[in-house]
Amino acid sequence: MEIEKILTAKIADSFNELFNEKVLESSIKLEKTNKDHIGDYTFVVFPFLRISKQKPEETANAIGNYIKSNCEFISNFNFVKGFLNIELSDNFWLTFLKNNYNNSDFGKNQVGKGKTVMVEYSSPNTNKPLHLGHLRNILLGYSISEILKFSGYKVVSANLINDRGIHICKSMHAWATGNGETPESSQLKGDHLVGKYYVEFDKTYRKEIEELKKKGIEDDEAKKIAPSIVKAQQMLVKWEKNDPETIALWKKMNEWVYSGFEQTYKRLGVSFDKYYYESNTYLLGKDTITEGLQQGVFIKENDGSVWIDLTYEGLDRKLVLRADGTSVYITQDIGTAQLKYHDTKMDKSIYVVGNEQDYHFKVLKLILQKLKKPYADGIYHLSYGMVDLPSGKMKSREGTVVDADELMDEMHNTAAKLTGQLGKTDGFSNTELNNLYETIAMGALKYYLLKVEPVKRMLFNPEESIDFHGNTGPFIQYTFARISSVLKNLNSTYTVDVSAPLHQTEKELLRSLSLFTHKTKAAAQTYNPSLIANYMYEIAKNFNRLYHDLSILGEQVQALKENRLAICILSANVIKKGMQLLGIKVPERM
RNA sequence: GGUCCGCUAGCUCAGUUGGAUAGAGCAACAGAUUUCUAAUCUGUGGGUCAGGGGUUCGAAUCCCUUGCGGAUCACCA
Repeated sequence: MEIEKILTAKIADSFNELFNEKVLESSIKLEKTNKDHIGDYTFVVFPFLRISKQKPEETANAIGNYIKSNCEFISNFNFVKGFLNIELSDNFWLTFLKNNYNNSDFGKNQVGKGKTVMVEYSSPNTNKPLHLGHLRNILLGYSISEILKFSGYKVVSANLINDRGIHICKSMHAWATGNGETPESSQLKGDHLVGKYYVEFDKTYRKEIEELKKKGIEDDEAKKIAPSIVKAQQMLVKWEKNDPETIALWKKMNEWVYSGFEQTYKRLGVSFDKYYYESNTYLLGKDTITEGLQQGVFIKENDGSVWIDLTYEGLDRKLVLRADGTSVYITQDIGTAQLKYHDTKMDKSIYVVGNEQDYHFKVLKLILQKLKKPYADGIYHLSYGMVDLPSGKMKSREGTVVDADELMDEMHNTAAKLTGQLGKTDGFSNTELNNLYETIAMGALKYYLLKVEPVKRMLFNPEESIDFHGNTGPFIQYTFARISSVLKNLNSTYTVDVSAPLHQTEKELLRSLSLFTHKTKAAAQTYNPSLIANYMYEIAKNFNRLYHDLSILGEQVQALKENRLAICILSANVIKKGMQLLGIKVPERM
């Protein structure tokens, strides 16, 4: 923010004037004043005592005096030991308010100006419906996309669908041995129907393994020769040979899954600019391997397999092509990275993928760097921790996986119940009520998953997630509704009077609001939506304190009232925009 | 075994590039509403920032080390 630059410049001047020594502005650091002290910014003088050759108190006092008489924005200063607390004038804060309360671009930053970024997220398998873990991925991916857009990037979102391989053949085989039910005949969402057959496959398969073991066959062997898995593998071979019947079944079941996913995406409010399918990309990358062999980046073994040696980088030797010439996972990703660059020419490429693939992405980036690909340095793995339940890890085998669609329904019902109890929705139509419940439910769920820093493993506590008090989405939504309620009957035009006095709670709220640009910038630079989420909470809390302490519409002094209304408008704008960056809607009434 | 990540109040989490007496929410207890929405606000209690060492005016934050939890190191994806 500009004021910080002004202050650091003044402080640098003061060293020159008072102690006759030049100090780099970049070495002067300002921080927020601790709440137990009076002031807005604090300058710590300890590192500069060598220059002043005075005691901390004397140094702070001298600098304070100098900058106060040389900067109109500073109304006062105080110091405790080496901490120089600088107090900005009410006029400064009101000028800030005046300049920004009606500025719809407030909070934007320029870190991505002129650059393009691709954000890959969701990236599901087509054999089962989405669960809680996918939700964290999708919400993170969507939110970081919004944050990057707000930071000046051109954002291209991408979904790389894993639509081929043994997992989908398992569902296909199980379905083929069933009675031919469809989403229509079963009234099941397509992804759930396919998921049902995936589970069914697994049941049969395990039963077969048990039976084989009873006959004295070893576990490893049983897993290989069980009839189901053999059939599924045969199906995969047929698929790879383009067998028309198999392809038709594969297409049919995948379509079911896609229409199911689309419903879930729509409900979550996300969509993608590009879809990539592994069935189209799984053969890519081999050319790049040949290229790398010529460059000497890869090594070919006698059996024909191709490797890269990353031991110098502290990693291992990694296979990039099998002896029979077929691809492995990383080969595909090398090819897909090339394809993405061909399509989008992006400066940065973000992969929202769980932290179990940290190693994989480290290797991928390293390989592409060694191949001197222009897009290699722009690769960033937005890694996130697993979502645990109070009972421990989610395990599909034990049926403890939290289904995304069911979870959203439960949240919706809870929102409806609680909203009904509060009885503030007179005059709402049924449609409006349903929209409101959905807004609150999604707000609660999204906020709950986004407020935790991505790198951290997190706990999903069902009871806590439907609590709408405290640090929650609905709390912030409620704050917005309160502001809307104050602003709804405004008709007169009004202005900000920059010479009026400010109440302490107003000043504190303004100070928080002034940080919005900082926060969006930091969130974009560190790919971290939780910074925005926690900031939203800070704003809401500060506003609620003001709302409680001061009357807005009842304020008798016209200038104070108008200033306060402008604060409401700015608060509402920041909340609405910030929540939008998280993919959360805010209601005017709730 | 190698590598990576995490560890902050009973529980869930914040804590900008190192700064003053480490903060919120939930839970517990005590209060506040003739008023612009009480899904709110105020207060009380609650801590060896996993342990130890180092760097320095100053460390939850940086470095080393130990412990605990998790992940990963496949001719799987």
